[in-house]
Amino acid sequence: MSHTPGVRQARKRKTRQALLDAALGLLEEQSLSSLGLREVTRAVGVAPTAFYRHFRSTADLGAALVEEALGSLHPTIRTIVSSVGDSDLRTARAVELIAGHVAAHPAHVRFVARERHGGVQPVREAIREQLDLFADEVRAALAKDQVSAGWSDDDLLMLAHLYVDQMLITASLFLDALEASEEERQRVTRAATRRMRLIGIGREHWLD
Amino acid sequence: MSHTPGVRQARKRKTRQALLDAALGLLEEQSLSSLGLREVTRAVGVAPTAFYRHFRSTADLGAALVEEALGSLHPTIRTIVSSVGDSDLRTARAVELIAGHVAAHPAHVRFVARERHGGVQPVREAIREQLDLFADEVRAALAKDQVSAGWSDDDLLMLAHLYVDQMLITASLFLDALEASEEERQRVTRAATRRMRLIGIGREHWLD
DNA sequence: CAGTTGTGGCAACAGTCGTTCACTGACTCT
DNA sequence: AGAGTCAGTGAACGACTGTTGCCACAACTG
Repeated sequence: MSHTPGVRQARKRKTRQALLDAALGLLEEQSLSSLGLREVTRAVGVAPTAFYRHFRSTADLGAALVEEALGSLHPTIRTIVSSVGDSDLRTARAVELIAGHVAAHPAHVRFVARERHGGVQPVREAIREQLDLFADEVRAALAKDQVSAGWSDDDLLMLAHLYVDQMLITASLFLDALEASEEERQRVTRAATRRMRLIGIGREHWLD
Repeated sequence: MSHTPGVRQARKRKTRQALLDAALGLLEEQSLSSLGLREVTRAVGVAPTAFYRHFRSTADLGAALVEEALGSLHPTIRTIVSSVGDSDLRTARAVELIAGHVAAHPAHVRFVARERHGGVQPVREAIREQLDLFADEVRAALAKDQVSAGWSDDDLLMLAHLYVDQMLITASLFLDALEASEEERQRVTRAATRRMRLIGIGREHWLD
């Protein structure tokens, strides 16, 4: 007890995080299915064998990256979806929040967009699970809105998935425009906002 | 002249097509960036060196696959978008056509969905170019529709991209449901149809 | 029928890869 | 303070990779 415990765990978590960060960096120019175990350890500066102390395989590392990229996103989703105000104002804030998240975590966004349909099945499934959770949270929030009065649960979930997919598409567009001019980024913002607005209009007239 | 010419070219095209087919098969369980040159030639049954007679690299092969998967799709796009009749009937036919295409060419669909955001930049760009062409064709068809009277060109292109993205998402959903039950496939059909319908409703009330 | 063209095969190059085993040495518990 | 735990090391394994130069031989040209 006099010995300060946790030094071990702290060091382990540190190199584990270093492996995750290095992998995320390497994945900017390739897919997970071509990411080599040695490649990652070389980038960190540890022996290849050290990798096994943290992950069973690169697919396992991919699953951890999914958790890191999407697991911490639930509060943000709730913020977007439970904001109050005019419909157009809400979509504008949503697009703005997405743009901010892409600017703050570009590698995470790239990873999810790339591996959502990527070549590693367990990772695809992990992403799908997280996105389904997002959709269900969006559905729950939509259900509380007065605009959704009279909607079936099926239709609510349909709209929720439509919104989630649209968030991902928007994020991907912002990612492509990250290194472009400010003008180009404004164009993306306007296009994404109009997309969202059209869906919102369709929502308002769904029960006609 | 007495010699029947073209035997050479025919053989070359044949092995080239065999390489493309083998690659497409191998890409069902991995991404293009991890596809090996030798892996493809081994699957076909030719020497690794023969690969260079047809492609400079696996990225070049990927570009050829984009052409094969999307280049021949333009007539289908035009069929979908220029069909006449009631709005709901048109979306129903569109979803049906997409389902048929996925059933007929599942590997092509998987390839495009996977490599659209994949790790090989030239292939990403080739896919983007083709999809932009699709969007412009859809935009042109939308412009001829009386519902689009008063729309700006910018908004038309926005809607066209929304439709194209929705086609891809729908195709990907059908792909996942390919080996599922008939019941599950019907669920996907209904969900995709309702998505399209909601966008159509948004379109009708866009200028309100 | 000669001469040219070009698809494909063979062998070899220097690397890279994932995985194993026994090992060190700093931290942790009793 | 002594025994035990365990993150990280180093060497070695067999297999695989992209790419090269050279050669064979069938198909085309005149």
